[in-house]
Amino acid sequence: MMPISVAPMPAAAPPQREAVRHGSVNCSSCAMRNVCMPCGMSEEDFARLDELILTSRKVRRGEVLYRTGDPFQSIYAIKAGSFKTVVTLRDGREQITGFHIVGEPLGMDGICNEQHTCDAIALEDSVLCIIPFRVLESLCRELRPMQRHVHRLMSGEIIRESGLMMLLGSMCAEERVSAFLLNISQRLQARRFSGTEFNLRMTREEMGSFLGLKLETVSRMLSKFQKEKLIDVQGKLIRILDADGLRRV
Amino acid sequence: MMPISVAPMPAAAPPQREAVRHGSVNCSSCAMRNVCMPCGMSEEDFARLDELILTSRKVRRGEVLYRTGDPFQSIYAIKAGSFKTVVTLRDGREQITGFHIVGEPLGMDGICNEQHTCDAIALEDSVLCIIPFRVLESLCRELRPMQRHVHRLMSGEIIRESGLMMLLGSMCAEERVSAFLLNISQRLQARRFSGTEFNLRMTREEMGSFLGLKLETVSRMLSKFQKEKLIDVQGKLIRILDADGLRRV
DNA sequence: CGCTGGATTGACTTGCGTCAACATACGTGG
DNA sequence: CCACGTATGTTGACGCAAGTCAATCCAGCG
Repeated sequence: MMPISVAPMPAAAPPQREAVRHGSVNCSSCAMRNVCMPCGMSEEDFARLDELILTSRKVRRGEVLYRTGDPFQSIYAIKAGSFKTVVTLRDGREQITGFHIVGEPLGMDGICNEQHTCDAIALEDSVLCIIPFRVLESLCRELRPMQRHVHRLMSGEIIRESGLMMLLGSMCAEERVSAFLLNISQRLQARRFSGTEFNLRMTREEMGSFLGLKLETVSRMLSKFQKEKLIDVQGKLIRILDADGLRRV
Repeated sequence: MMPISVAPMPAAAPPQREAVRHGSVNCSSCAMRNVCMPCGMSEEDFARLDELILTSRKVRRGEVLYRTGDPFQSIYAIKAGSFKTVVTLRDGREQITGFHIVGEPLGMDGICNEQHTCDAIALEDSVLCIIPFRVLESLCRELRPMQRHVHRLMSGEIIRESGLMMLLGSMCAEERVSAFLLNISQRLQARRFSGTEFNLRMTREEMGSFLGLKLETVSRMLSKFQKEKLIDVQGKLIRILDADGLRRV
């Protein structure tokens, strides 16, 4: 795996495979601005921001963004594509702790110990904004809306995970799969994508790992929902036919 | 186990039911100062802190500190005692998402939406420091070590939960119970309590809810570990006889 | 066009849940 | 301080949801 280059390159720098810096990477004109940035910021504040968040990075499908133990330097905002985060036990067993889609933050696990506690791997070719955390911290001390936004992002992650614990701790296989589909649907919708028809970027095995189920069980539940006319499944393409029915499962 | 008295009561202070404010509640002289506060703060910084964090609160066993939906105003530091946090599903099923002991923070789930997303209930008579979040935010914008500390606390919570997901998603009953015991042991030890002999404040059912198991299963696993001479169980009193053995489970 | 990784489906197994009986600890009021 | 009633905890017998194993199907890609 490549180390992540974060520091802005001087103007004369040759083109790089990894992090790139150019004028088009800025927040004030980003399509994701509203999902990514706090409201209550003036144009002036945005100008400040553009000076600080300078690099973006492409990650190809299957490529590792960061690994457990990597020194923590930046958090990331997913501009395009999607990722999975994976935790590994000593004995080699691994579990996916999250799928992360466009507009969502990534990497906040690293803040606590200055190093990452999971692996982040692209599920498809993706693009990220790299936000150097030290810079972000300074910014938070100057701009109150930014401070609040960062706190919300972190707290949001805490809530997301406790919802997951609920799922893993007290739902049966059928409920887990339906909750998963509804969750993906709702997050896509929040990002103005279709919430009724979407492509799952992960395999059945990855879904299973995330949901605490075996891939066969995931597959059986999807077939079951299809038989019940709640969804339409064509491999990775899912169409939700009866969201309420799914919710009632 | 005796409740741990942390702040001395001034002789003349009238007894209070809820939040109390008096000079003796301060961070610079608190026994938990090192677990609770960032290092790198000057005595001067601590003096600032003492002005801002003014109140403590007693909560009796079984009493609710905050409930799902309550407006979020403060985070808490547990000075003495312990708490459980509980998430409830629409249909009434509930799951315990955490046990929180002396020296640990509580309430950060509320930051995201300005309201709490779980119930926090005392497992025994407990004492908390109340830290008004708006005040803490200001403080973070002024004191860099404090800012970093708060970020670490939040990130620590994210990591804690992803460990839990690992447990719930990929461990069998036996492993869950042993991981739980080792985790409690390690946290007590970090707070300078005995890590080899301790009183569980929660019931088997509560343990089960947390671990995604039924109370009977928890009980069976504890009996099994006792038979294997890994632990000694006397109701809620646990003595760890062979921590390495437990780790190997 | 055939190979490979992923998905589906069926048959069988098993770990944990369920139900039930009994034991023990705990708190409250006499 | 004791007695009783209720909470909580333990243990056993049995059932079922999900795991395991295996055969087959399918799609994407070189």
